[in-house]
Amino acid sequence: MKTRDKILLCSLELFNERGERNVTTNHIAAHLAISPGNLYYHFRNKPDIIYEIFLEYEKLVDFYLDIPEDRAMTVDDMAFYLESVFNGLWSYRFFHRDLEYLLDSDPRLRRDYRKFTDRCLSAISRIFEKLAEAGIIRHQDEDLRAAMSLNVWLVITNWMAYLKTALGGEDSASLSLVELKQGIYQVLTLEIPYLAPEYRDQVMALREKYRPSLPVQA
Amino acid sequence: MKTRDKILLCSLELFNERGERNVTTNHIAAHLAISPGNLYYHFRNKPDIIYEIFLEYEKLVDFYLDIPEDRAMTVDDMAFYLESVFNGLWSYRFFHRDLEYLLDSDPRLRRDYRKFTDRCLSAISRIFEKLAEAGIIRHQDEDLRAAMSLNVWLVITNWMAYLKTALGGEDSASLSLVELKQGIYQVLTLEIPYLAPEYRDQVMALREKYRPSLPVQA
DNA sequence: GTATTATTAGAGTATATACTCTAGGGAGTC
DNA sequence: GACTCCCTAGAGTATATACTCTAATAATAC
Repeated sequence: MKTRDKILLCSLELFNERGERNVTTNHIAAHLAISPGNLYYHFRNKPDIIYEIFLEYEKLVDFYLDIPEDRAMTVDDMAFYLESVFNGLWSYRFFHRDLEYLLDSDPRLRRDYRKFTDRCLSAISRIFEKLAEAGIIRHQDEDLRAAMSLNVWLVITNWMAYLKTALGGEDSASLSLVELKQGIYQVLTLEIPYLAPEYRDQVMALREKYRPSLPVQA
Repeated sequence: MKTRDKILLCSLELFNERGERNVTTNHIAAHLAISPGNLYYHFRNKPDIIYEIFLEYEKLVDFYLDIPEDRAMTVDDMAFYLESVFNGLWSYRFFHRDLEYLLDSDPRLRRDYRKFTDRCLSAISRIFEKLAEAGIIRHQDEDLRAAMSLNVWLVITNWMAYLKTALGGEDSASLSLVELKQGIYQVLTLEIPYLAPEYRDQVMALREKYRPSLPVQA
């Protein structure tokens, strides 16, 4: 594996584990047993590393949120989208943690991230639309669908922070993918009142699979 | 005004404006035209300052979320709670921005914040319960109410971050209380499907007051 | 007034952080 | 061997950051 790729991989790992703020370029170099000079040969600065990681994240999510238009949507499709999005969120979980600072540090990233958000919101909205077309949820006008999509986005992107701050032991490190996916339970909660009766049981069963084992609220 | 209070006030202002990460103790001292030594006479360290600010925040929110049990709830009450919560969010907006790092830096804060979250969730749930008792929304079982409350919390606490990242110009500084309160629109969106028919128009009118002037989605 | 305490100034420090600079090694080509 | 190009080491640097220490001043008590 090329040094450049190793740097990206190692950075992502350390960022996810400790948070971007707590990981210096010297840490990354030390962890890879390469010199700082070597790291800076491959990347101009820290925001550059982060930007490249974002591009990977973006690519991943865009790939999974590419909604096929040639067939009707199923509940399984929806489950797949949710699983994919939360997997992505997990793999790049450092990103949303320090998002504001990261965007302030890199205008490119700010610009790209804004477009990325817009694409995600459109995709969510389109999923709702297709779920309605398939008769899985009731049809809603565009205004409401946009507001609902935004709420879905807010729940998804904030679920990790909630877990890390409100749950667990003394440190925020102990967090598993399983716990993260309980966010799917929360997202599906948003859909409940809109479910078509004939699909209600199926979606509720799907939701049940992600129910938090411990009560969410003390 | 006592120096100690001036430090707290100035810190809060600077934190809100620039983010905690970008504000050093030296900045605070310089901004107040006092010496670093003076600042450290009043506070042991930076987390101490932040902790005290949190205590104020906590007190404010607890005060507004004290649900009176001696009378039925009205739509106006709900509007008041929403306004209050978003005002609090605005006044201490730095807090949720760097939350994870702050909690990692101070075990006291982590412990207290967790309890704070629990109280907020309970209050939200209680509000839903009382809204149902008053016939404003339909009654839901406890499970669903808890999940809904959590979603409300997630939307509220993430709305600011969304605005700062997805909206506006090159910097994230340009953000107004008016824009922030459009989060109320999003929260009320969550309630729509549960509204009792006889109150639907009233709540929808309230919601309309907070509709974003620019389209939320590009 | 004097003793005591609370407050303040301001220089200073240890450490960290992002990043630079120079020198050179290794592989391929002629 | 000499030249070139890509890569790497590692010492070094400018700056920032949180925080300390000492001494002096203001406030208060007696």
